[in-house]
Amino acid sequence: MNALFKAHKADLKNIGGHISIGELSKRTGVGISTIRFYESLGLLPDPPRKKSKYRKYSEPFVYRLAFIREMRNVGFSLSEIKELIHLIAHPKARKAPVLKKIRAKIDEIRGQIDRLHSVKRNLQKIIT
Amino acid sequence: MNALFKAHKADLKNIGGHISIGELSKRTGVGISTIRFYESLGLLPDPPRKKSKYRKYSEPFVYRLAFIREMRNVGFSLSEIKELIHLIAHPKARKAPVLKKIRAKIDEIRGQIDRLHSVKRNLQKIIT
DNA sequence: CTTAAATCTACAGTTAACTATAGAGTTTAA
DNA sequence: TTAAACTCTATAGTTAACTGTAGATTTAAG
Repeated sequence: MNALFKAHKADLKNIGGHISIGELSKRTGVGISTIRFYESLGLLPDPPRKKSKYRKYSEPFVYRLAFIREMRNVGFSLSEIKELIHLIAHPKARKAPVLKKIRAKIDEIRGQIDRLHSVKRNLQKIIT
Repeated sequence: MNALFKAHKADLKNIGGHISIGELSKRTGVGISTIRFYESLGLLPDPPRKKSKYRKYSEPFVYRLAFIREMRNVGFSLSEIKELIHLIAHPKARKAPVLKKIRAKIDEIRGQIDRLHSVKRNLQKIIT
């Protein structure tokens, strides 16, 4: 799971890979159209291309996609994920306002965890 | 919070209230159109009407709406919430398959809590 | 009494996040 | 080498969950 974060330290753009979009789709469980859609939103960098314009992916793209799906899973919107990716990819930009944003997100998550615990307790009460 | 669940024990349909849709909206923070939309989906029962066809709400509707928003907040879809409301409203129907469904939801929530903890840890790591 | 604010129904429009289609070019397995 | 499978771009369609509009009542404040 932490690998998802680590992955962002590799330079996604400059690794010439051999993975086709179809393979990437199979490996990650993310549909081909969705991969292109994420690219169009800037969640994935434009991958290198073959002369034929076919996209050539590499391992770091697998991690990046896993990261995106993980974050989607816990309720982040795509634009929040885009922000997060930017934050993680540019450690130099980690000035006060950016740290503040991340701390706010952590607090949000804390609140969400509390809410989930509460709902869980209530559901448990119902089935007894 | 538990009041949200308790609220469902009152009979939502047979309490003649004096709360207008605009008031209900203000009290709950849920837009007027959204309230009518929820009604159209069966998430809220058709409230009693005045001769003029104006909707007349009562306190239990406030709790019901709070319940709906709470569940939405933690990631349930409206159709899941509808199911839950039904489950809670019909304790007699609490047979094995229904209990199984609720237990599955509890497990989902457990998983979600774990995922959130993991993401929180990773975000904390990033800001240090 | 009058008129501005609320509400009614029916329906159209919006946003986020996909998902699918068409028509053309590319790769690959037999 | 050829035909099935894959990929390309561009664009249109889908689903969930709202959100807004129009035109007609109804209510309430002054």
